[in-house]
Amino acid sequence: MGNRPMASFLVAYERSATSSKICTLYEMNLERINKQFMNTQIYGTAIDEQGAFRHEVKLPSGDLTVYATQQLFSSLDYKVFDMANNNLQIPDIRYMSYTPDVHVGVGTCIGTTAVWDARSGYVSPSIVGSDIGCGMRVHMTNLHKDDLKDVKLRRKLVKAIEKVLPMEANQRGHYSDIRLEHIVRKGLHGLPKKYIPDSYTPKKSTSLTHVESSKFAFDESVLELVPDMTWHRAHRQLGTLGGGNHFAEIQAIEIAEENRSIAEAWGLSDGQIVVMIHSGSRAWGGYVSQMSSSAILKVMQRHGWGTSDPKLIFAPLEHAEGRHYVNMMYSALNYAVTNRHLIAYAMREAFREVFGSKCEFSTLYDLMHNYAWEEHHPELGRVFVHRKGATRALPAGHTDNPKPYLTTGHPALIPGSMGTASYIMVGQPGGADNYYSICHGAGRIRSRTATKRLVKVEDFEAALRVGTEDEIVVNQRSLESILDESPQAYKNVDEIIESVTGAGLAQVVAKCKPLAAVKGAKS
DNA sequence: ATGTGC
Repeated sequence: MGNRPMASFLVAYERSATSSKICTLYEMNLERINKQFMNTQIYGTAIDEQGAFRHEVKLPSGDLTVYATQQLFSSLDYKVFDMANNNLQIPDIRYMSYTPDVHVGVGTCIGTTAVWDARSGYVSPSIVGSDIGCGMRVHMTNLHKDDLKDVKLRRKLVKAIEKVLPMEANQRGHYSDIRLEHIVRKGLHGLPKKYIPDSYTPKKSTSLTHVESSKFAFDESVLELVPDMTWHRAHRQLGTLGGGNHFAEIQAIEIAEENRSIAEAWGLSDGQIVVMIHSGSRAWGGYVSQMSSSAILKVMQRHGWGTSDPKLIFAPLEHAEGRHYVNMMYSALNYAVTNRHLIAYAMREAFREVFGSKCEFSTLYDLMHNYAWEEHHPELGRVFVHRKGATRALPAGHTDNPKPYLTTGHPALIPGSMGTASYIMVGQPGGADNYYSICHGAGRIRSRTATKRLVKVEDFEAALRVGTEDEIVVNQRSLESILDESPQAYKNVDEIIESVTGAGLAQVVAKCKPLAAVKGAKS
């Protein structure tokens, strides 16, 4: 496949005077390794496949598949290979891969898909990530981008959103009529009816059941161990955005010509205004992650389990602590889905205030990128799939699609960095090789601290076209406070998208260009 | 990411 020449990479530790552990990727002819690299200890090798969009990497602990353009692949931080090598030491791992937006995280890279047998396998809080259930949600309006041409109107909209959507640190949500106990047990089913308004239901789309029925069933007795303080904080935080890369964005979409029929079937049209939300399980998921990780760590120490990275936490699925984590994780998935729903509910209120009560706000989809759960695999049977910063994108016809999306595949929601485009995609049959995982966003290229040191506020302002009629209006008065979220902190999302389309994992249905955004920040 | 952790 593809007409580009095959290339090979050497993943190597160089021994030099200053360092003996620097891993480097060399593009080279494998036959000449020994002659050219006298001071190099071969750590692993990578072979390009599928026209250089897929790389099969052989590491000491096992095999890793990396989906990326050749350029992205060769620019990867060596630490991601070290991290993969540690993760591959967890027993009985069936499969591990990286998406092109991969970058270093705690214990496991963000951008990882890792698979075990669902009965005899392992679960790892490190390969779920600390923001359990974090994900994306998109709502479709009946507004056109021309309706938002006036920068003053975009400002008015952002002001209206600020009034109804808590986004400053420590700011509390205002849902005292919602019982948190019902939310973590039943997800959206735990919400009072008033929060599921009829007008959410799109006229065209057949049903919202894919989202509204989201419910992660688990052994609810684990909830008894959660301390009062966590219940209290998590309740106050319901419907709040959170900080970091979380956002709610108003975007205008452009339909990809080759997928126009899918776009129309989903209710998307050229120039349409959509609202994209990125948030997670807030303090509830944070508590689950922290408490489970320390409980499992104790078990690991007792049994002498572990890899070279002490921060890589894992336990057998059948072990009591492993099961406990899975149960608690599902409560956090319920929290996260409901949290995004309530953020959308508030956004809808703001839109109705500015554009009137006829403003539609139907749900396109809600999709997580930090979780682990059971899936069916045609050859392996029941498997336990972890996705940390990876999005599941099912193709047309896959029976795990929610009914309304069975014939098209479901929307896969991929955020870009601030000021750059986001994407609505659909999975392709080629994704089967990767358990249908695709990228989850642009992927960080520099740390928050490094970004604050290197990027100037002026660069961020330019990216947002501040001061022009086309300005992407942001709620934060001080861009300084969210400088670590500037596009210069991230990889180019277009190249990430090119990687997954090139590899045959997914196709673009719509490109979403930002018009306004709200973000949380430290106060 | 997190009412972060010293």
